[in-house]
Amino acid sequence: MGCTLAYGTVPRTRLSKDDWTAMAMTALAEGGVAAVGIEPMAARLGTTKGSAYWHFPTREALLRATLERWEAAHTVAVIDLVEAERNPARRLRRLFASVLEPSEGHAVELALLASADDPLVGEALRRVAERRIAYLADQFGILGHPPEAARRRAVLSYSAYLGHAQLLRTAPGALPAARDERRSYLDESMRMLLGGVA
Amino acid sequence: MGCTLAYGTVPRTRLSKDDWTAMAMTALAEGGVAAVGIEPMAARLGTTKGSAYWHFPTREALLRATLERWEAAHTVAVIDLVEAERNPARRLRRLFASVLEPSEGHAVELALLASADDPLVGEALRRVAERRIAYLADQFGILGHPPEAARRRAVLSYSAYLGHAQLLRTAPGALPAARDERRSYLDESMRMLLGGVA
DNA sequence: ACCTGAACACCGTTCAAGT
DNA sequence: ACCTGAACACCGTTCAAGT
Repeated sequence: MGCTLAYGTVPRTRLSKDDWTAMAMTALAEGGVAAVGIEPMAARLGTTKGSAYWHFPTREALLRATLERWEAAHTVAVIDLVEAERNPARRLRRLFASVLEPSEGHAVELALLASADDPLVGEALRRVAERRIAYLADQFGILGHPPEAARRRAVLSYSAYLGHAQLLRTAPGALPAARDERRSYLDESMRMLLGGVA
Repeated sequence: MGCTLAYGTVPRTRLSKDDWTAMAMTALAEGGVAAVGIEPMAARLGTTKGSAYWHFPTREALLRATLERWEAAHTVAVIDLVEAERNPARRLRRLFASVLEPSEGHAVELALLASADDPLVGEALRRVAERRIAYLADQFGILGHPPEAARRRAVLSYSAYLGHAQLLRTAPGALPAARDERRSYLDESMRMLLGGVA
């Protein structure tokens, strides 16, 4: 039951699948998909690579399980954030605002967007994109737009979100920095994307 | 001067820096940053890894030179595309339209956006983002928007572009597929981003 | 000046052997 | 049931030696 080890590694007797996906989630948030390495993670867990290969057939399977875990937790988190607000326009504003003020909870998502060239990550991103665009289209529909127009606004809005996330990583200097600039930016973006309502 | 080799490798006596960056550009377009591997590229060039390490101190230096080459060529290509059109609104439409109809020339850029977590790629993307946002802000200024509003529209427009590129890779099914749907989407996006002009 | 060939390090993967 | 330890493959990097 846990002898003391050097270098702050976690002393454990036996590990579970969940211990490995939790470790992988941490690595993901810290350094993206490239940081999900079996050997480095085994070292941090105070075990050997064989442990990972007991629980998962390949590194890819471990990554897949980790992405599923993120997707499930994340879906719940967004619903919690948004569904509490009954007014549809304010619901959209809350969504958009949460994008402009990136929190702890966005760390893994930003890392995943950065690693979108990984096939498994790409699949996970596709699934959440489709869910979210459908949700946005619903909201625009509720606001009075006919279905096709609502869908177009949803796609444009989600594109803006994805691009914003990208700029946040690669060119934060290009984004509004001061709090009131961000508010103006949010206001103007909302006006452009919601504008011309029926 | 060039003996015939098996497996379609390019028979060469000696290689230059440019031969290596050209090879790397091809690899980039095909498989992103991960595909820029010294050993596989050496095999395709019919040489050994030592050749690369003669011309470049590290793989990173080769990648950096390749990105600089892309950046230079790419800047020229965009200017060629756009500056021929004198009318500023049509100039913007031409830009936006070129995004919706992805061509051969976009392959490397899409691959780079997919590999944005690489530090070198991130830097290159930051430089082009800042140039392009400044250019877009100029255009919105010419169309009559005051500077701060022009800047906000430029940031939102560029975000939409980046996000669109991301969807193109990870969720093409979510984007308008038919030609007339794309036209409607372009029209509506233009109206939203250009709308409310002074 | 440019390349070969052998070496080493790092990490994914396998597997026989341990507890 | 879960892990160790040694092995192998792949590729980045180095470098002494070749032309």
